[in-house]
Amino acid sequence: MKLSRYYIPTLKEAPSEAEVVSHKLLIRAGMIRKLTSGIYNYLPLGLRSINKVADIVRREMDRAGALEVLMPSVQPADLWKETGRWDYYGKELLRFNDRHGRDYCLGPTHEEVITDLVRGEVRSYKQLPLNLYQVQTKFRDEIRPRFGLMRGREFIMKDAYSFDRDDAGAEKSYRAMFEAYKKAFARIGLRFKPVQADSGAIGGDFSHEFMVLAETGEDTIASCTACDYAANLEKAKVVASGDVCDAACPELEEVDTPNRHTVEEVCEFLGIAASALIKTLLFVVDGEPVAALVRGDREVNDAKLRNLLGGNEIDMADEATVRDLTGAPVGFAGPHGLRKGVRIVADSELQCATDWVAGGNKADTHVRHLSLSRDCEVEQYVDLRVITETDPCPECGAAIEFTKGIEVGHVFKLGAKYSEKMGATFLDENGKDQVLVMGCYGIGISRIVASAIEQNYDENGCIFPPSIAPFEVCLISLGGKDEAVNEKALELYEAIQDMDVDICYDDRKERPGVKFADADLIGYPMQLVLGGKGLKNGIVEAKDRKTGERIELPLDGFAEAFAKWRESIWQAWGLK
RNA sequence: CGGGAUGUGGCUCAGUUUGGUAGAGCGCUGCGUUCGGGACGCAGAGAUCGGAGGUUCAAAUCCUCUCAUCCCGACCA
Repeated sequence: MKLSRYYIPTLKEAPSEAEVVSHKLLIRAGMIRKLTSGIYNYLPLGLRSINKVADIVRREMDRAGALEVLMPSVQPADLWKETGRWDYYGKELLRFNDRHGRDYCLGPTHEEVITDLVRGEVRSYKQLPLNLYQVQTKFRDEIRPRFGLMRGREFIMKDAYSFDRDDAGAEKSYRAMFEAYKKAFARIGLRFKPVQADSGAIGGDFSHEFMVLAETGEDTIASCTACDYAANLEKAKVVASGDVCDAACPELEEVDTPNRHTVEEVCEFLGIAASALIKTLLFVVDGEPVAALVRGDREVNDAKLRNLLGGNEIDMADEATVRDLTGAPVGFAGPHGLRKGVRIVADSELQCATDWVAGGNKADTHVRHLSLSRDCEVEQYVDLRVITETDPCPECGAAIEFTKGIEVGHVFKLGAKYSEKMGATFLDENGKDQVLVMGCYGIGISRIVASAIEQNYDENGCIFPPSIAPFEVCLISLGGKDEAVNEKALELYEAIQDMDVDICYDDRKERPGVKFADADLIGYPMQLVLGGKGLKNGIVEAKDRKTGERIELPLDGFAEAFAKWRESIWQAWGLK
């Protein structure tokens, strides 16, 4: 591609609305432009990168035996009503009506559509397993879109859905996808990590997120410094020491804590550490009141609580409910003396000690010398809290560290959640109806381009892995009016194209500085520079964008020298 | 949805406090000089100051309403 005929509107300054590096650079490099909040145009360069990512993903999906389809982005409400998600999904689902007033939505995901498609076609176990995928534009009406392509409302996603006859088959499909994802992300050239994620009601180790490691990531990963355990914060298990304290505890007594609502205020007032206090959080889980107890310096993990109680919806109790349950304003809830019928669950850690301070369920009052076993009716002690960096690895006991990541992929075993509700069944060998066992697997294609930049950039711009760069190589001619140089550059350009390498040739009538700056900004991993001096000395300069290292390639025998250099660049990226 | 902020040429921003009829840098067009890391000179084009209404002799500036965008929070397969 000759850049004199290309469209690359680069900018020296980024629009003020761009916050994160990938957003700024994608705009400055002329790869995207915003149309409206969370919705972007992909310009030629940006689209090239996206297509490269999608192609790699496609190839790995195909290798894993998945078949590409394309489903509509507009979906009828009827399907969503079948699974109950029309009501459950909330405002993130963009709904609208057609001219007849019928309800439709823009697809944020395609479980309903694919299940509908399959239930109409798959009749026999002989047709299984089946894995269908698509690369498609999704729409989720995010409350707060931000960070450019990182969290847009409209985005490009690869989503795959597997159908198996039983759990064993579904597990196999799951593993195949897991492996395909690892290969795809490795081929793209990302530093990533699969981490365990919360799988909700399905349970087991059947949900993994693939995280690109980057400081600007929105998610926190708890990973082991010794073994390969890694999980997101929702999922990360906290292992209890198992100690049960049976030390004697003095009589329970009330203490006045006027106007002290928060853990911090109470601890300061009573002169105790937060770890000596029990924090009592009231939730409403599927309409039922529950008190969750953790140490004052810990956080309750909502996902763990929801999974424990098998609930769907979990909310913090509102002020009126708190008054009703405790007989006190917010800030004085405790496990002792709650209204009857409130279930009490406690974090395992609370068994390791006694003689606690807790809320008194009375205005401006706390209690001390509280013994959970003596004074309260705790239903069970379980892992309820969010892991911290001082907790040990649940697998091997070594130290845990927190890192930031960007979620770019998710594999999830769905089980019969959709197939059952939508009646997607097949006949087994015995002629009996069986429900299909499903899995779903997503990759955020457009988000990957952003995360690749988050992971690789410097003060001059993007640094793309060669696998997904808009162009692998940029050839810059510094010939100006020197036709001998331009002719030679054109010759090199043709030669490289003959090698089937993805190259662009900057033949624009620009000063050298402009071409260099644009090339660095866009982040082609390889730059070739041919100038008058070089031509005279029989060399072309080759620059590695990542390291900044420059070497000279001979014009005589250029093809071989270039091929070798190119290979070394790919290798340095850990690719090919 | 709560809190905060901002809308002035394609981009970054000044001007708003104290009303007097719109400015800079970058970018863009033409000509010339330059040409190995975002050149320089000269000449240009380009803005109903987010929108509507109001106050005033006069509004980018003051008032009311409205729309949009961004940030923080809550929410979230």
